[in-house]
Amino acid sequence: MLTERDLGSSGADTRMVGNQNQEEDRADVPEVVVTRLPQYVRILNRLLEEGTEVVSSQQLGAKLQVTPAQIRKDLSYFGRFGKQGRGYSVRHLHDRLRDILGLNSYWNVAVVGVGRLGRAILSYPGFTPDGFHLVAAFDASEDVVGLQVGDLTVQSIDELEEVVSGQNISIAIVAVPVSFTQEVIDTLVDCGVRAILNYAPTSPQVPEGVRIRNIDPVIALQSMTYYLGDSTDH
Amino acid sequence: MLTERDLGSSGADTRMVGNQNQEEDRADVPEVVVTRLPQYVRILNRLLEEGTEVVSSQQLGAKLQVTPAQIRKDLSYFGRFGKQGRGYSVRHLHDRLRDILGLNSYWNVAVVGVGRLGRAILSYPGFTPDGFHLVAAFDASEDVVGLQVGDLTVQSIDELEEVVSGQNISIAIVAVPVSFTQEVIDTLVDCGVRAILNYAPTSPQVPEGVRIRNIDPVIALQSMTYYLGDSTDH
DNA sequence: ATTGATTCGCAATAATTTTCACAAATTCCT
DNA sequence: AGGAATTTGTGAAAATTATTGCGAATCAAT
Repeated sequence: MLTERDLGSSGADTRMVGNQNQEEDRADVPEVVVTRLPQYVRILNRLLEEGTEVVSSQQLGAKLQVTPAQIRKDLSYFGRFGKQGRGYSVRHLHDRLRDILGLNSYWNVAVVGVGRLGRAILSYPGFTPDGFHLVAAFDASEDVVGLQVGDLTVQSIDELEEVVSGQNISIAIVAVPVSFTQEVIDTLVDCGVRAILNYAPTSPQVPEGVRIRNIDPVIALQSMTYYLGDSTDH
Repeated sequence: MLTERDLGSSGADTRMVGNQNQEEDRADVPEVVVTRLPQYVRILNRLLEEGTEVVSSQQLGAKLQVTPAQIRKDLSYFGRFGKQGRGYSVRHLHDRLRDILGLNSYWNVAVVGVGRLGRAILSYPGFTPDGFHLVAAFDASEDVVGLQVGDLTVQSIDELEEVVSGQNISIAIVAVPVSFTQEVIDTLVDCGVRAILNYAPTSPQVPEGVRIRNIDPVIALQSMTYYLGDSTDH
């Protein structure tokens, strides 16, 4: 049997201050660690599908080009999930990490900007299986408002405030032109959105407490060319 | 006049080992620094268009939510570009950073995988103005081979090795299903590709010396939900 | 010219993140 | 049952990255 309680939280970590027992204080977990967790979940999910029951930090690390020590350290921020001499129960670790990340919740997501890119996002089937449900789409252009995309009807951006505030929408995907991005994001934040996935090629400012991730292929390419040498034609 | 030589490389940095004078050894610049440079370039480009001639690390930092000290430090890896009491010449810094990143070169890019996503990438007008030229597109499906997308004709993946090795293609964009991603990337690397932009939701392995960046919106979302609390419905 | 206000570049310092190394727990094999 | 082989979790050390503090340079204004 592979259960987790066994030892309680004996080695009381000094970093924990006003911590409720079980789980690490959110603010005390380095953000880099949090960004690695979804990767772990993805690998664990694949192992689960393959029927693997147990995995070691060694094996996990090999699949992610990460040292085993780093994986163990990362996990140790949240508890003790492994068994010495054996490794981690794939199912158990998978489930716990999904809990920690909030992936067992149902997230309502609004999409703002239904141009070429926005349409691609709305039609992309990869969000839903992971608990992200696109529940509203907005655009400023009268040509697009009213259009049926995926299983949503595009609404006017004028309705954004009412709809986003009204429904429980805390995540938004923004795919509007650069010149409107900051103002759209400001509005979203005012309406209670606290996580933004931005596809516009700009780095918008968000207040403390709001998360933003930029999807920016051009920046990604530009940070690689540095390493490709510098003759003039490639 | 705002020229950069002035003082030579007086403060000889101990990290420089077999360094050719002017420029910092590629390997000695932290990768995080390199990933910030394109952001600087983007802001500088905007300032250039607005007609701003000089900018301080203070102002630059404000636009990027980065401390002025970090900007100065980042730039110091590559040389001395500023003028005390004044700041940086927007034009000059912009041009130098583009040089350093290799953005004044002409880069041939191959796209592998012309499904829904691949087509969107091929039609996206944002790569070309930055010196990235999509010069070949490949797909395994007979339904797609021969198709005209953007101004390219989709070729069979069987021709990939010949075409990529033959032309000067050192960058590839991969948008194939997860199950084929690793093998496609292995092939590309064999053909001399040294920078890969991967859109498949997986973290492929690449040998030392090859760069890869993953565009992965789901992972990005999943790393934000952690901070959104944990009630069950949102 | 001198003063005051900026601002860079850089060395030193601080903070963060990763890796190391090892005791304790567990399994496997004979 | 006992011994060898694994493997976790975690303090401590090492490495990396970011910040601070300040001398020297520059400019604007008197």
